[in-house]
Formats: sequence, structure tokens, C-alpha cells
Amino acid sequence: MNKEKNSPSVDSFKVKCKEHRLKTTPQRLAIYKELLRSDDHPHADIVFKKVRKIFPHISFDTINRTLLTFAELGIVAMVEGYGEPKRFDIKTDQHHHFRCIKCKDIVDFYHTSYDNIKVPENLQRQYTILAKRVVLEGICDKCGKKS
Amino acid sequence: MNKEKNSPSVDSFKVKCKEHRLKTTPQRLAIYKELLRSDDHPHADIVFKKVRKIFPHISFDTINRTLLTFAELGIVAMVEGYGEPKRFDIKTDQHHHFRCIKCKDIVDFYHTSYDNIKVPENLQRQYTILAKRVVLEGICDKCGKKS
DNA sequence: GTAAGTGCAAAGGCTTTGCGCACGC
DNA sequence: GCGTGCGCAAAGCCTTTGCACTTAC
Repeated sequence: MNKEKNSPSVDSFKVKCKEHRLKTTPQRLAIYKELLRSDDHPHADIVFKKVRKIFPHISFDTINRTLLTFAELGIVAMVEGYGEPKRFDIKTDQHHHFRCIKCKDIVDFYHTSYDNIKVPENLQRQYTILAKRVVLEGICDKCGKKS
Repeated sequence: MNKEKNSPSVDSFKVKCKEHRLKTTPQRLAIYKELLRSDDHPHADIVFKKVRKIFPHISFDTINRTLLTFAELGIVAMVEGYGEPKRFDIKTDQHHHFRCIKCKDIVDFYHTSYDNIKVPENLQRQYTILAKRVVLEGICDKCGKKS
């Protein structure tokens, strides 16, 4: 494993850009850095508002296009939702999610035994499985206290 | 367990409506029946096009509002996606999903050992877990043949 | 220098909201 | 008859597209 290449960092980002023949523009770098800072799976508009503080002239389209490009190339991941705006995650390694059904928060967690769950044989035969993920849903501590 | 109440059927639907003080209008019944017929987790527009064949004067808003109401009350489930239009599922019992990343098909499957996966203790303590679901992603047989 | 990327503007979808009329209970 | 639900229309977002200008390589 090449750590440089796989753990999210500014350096790994530059490497990935070269691999995909993407230009490492200041805008892209700023967007990537913002994602590095976030652990709440922000959507484009949140990233826009934050990056604009550093980059006042950046346009929303650049944010959106960049995030979609990153997602397509596997530089970032897209997280599943229920029809809300697309949300992005800097973590592309195997992990799992807890989702709060009230505040819509998504919390990442790692759990080796979930990584190793066996795919049912009939599905294994029929499909090419590329990713496995466990999604837990419920109510987070903050929302639990409110009610 | 009250089978009448829990397995999806027209009868169980009427019971559920009464429980939630919803009127069982012909429109709602038609929408519910259409979902009963579908196993591909359709979004509102698909349901609209199909129901309109039986109910030419039904409006899209009715479909959309009805589906959202059903989802909110737990009469149907909403399936997770990546920012596309909301998709709905008549199955509200525990099951899991395979998603094809190419054609976006979602296939339901049941797998007891997935139902019984243990929630990590630290999460168990912090959150109230209401649902567990395994999501497998990859390429389905149809898309696999094409490439 | 060249191709790729950015910013701006406009259009296209999907979803939501408000309101008068209709209809199930 | 009462209150919920429906249909229609309009508005509000989010996302996508096209194009000229700019910039990284």
C-alpha cells in the first residue's frame, strides 16, 4: 500500500490529480482542503459558503462541478441520502455510516467485523460486488435529549 | 404479529390508513396498488405515469404528496440514493439492498445473518438504533454483459 | 501554445407551497 | 356537514449546460 497515495492529504490529492490528468488549480485545492477539514459530509452549497471565505470570487458551479468530478474519479465519495442534495465524503476507504433520522447527521465509523461480512452466494454469482457497507439508522444523542 | 397489518396488501393498507386517520381515497389506493405491483423502487414520476393510465385526471402533486405522506407514516419506505429523485419501496420489513452503480437498479434481498449483525457497543450506548441495513454495491449481470 | 478549467448566465428538473373546490367519513 | 384531500398553478431550489475568457502544464 502506498500511504501517500491512499490516505487523504494535500500531497495525495496532487498525486491523484496527476494520475487522472487533472490540473491542480487553486480552486480545486481549496475545495479539497475544505473537505479534509469537514467530517460532516457537506453538500455543495456548504462547501461553497466555506471556500468563498478564502476564495471570494469562486463560483458555485466550480464547486459543484469539481465535487462531481472528484466523485466520478473516486477522489472523494458520495454518500447515500434520501433525495436531498448530494453529499460528499473525503473518506474513500471502507467504513460504515450511522444516520440520525431527525437531524440527518451522518456519522462515519469503522468496524472490522462489518468489513468482513460474507456476500450471499447467489448474489456473489449474479453480481460483481465492489463495495459493502452497513447503514445504521436511528436517533443520535443530541436529538434523543431534546425529546 | 398481526399478519393482516404488516404484510403489504390492500387490506393492510386500509387498516394503516385508519390507524393514521388518513382517508382511503381512490387515488391513494391506486398509488398503493401501483407500489404493490412494482419491485423496482420507483420514483414519483414513474408512479405518476403508471397510475395516470388508470386515473387519467390524477395530478403529479397528489402522487408526490401521497408518497411523502406514506413514507412519513411508515406505510412505505424511502430508499437511499445519491441525490436523484426520491425512490419508494412498499417493503417496510427488514431487508437489504444491492445497487448497480451503472444502471442504478436496486435489488432487494433478505439475508438473516445480516439482520442479526451486532451493533458496536460504543454506538449502541450513544445512539438509539432503529434500523440496520447492508448495502452492497457493484455491477449487475445485465450491465456486466454489456461491457 | 494548447487543452482544460473557471465564471457567468440561463435553462431545466424536481419538489414544495397556497388556495379554492370536491369528497370520504 | 366537517375536515381532509385533490388538482392546478406558481415559486423555489438544486443541478446542468453553453460559451467566452483564463490559466496550469
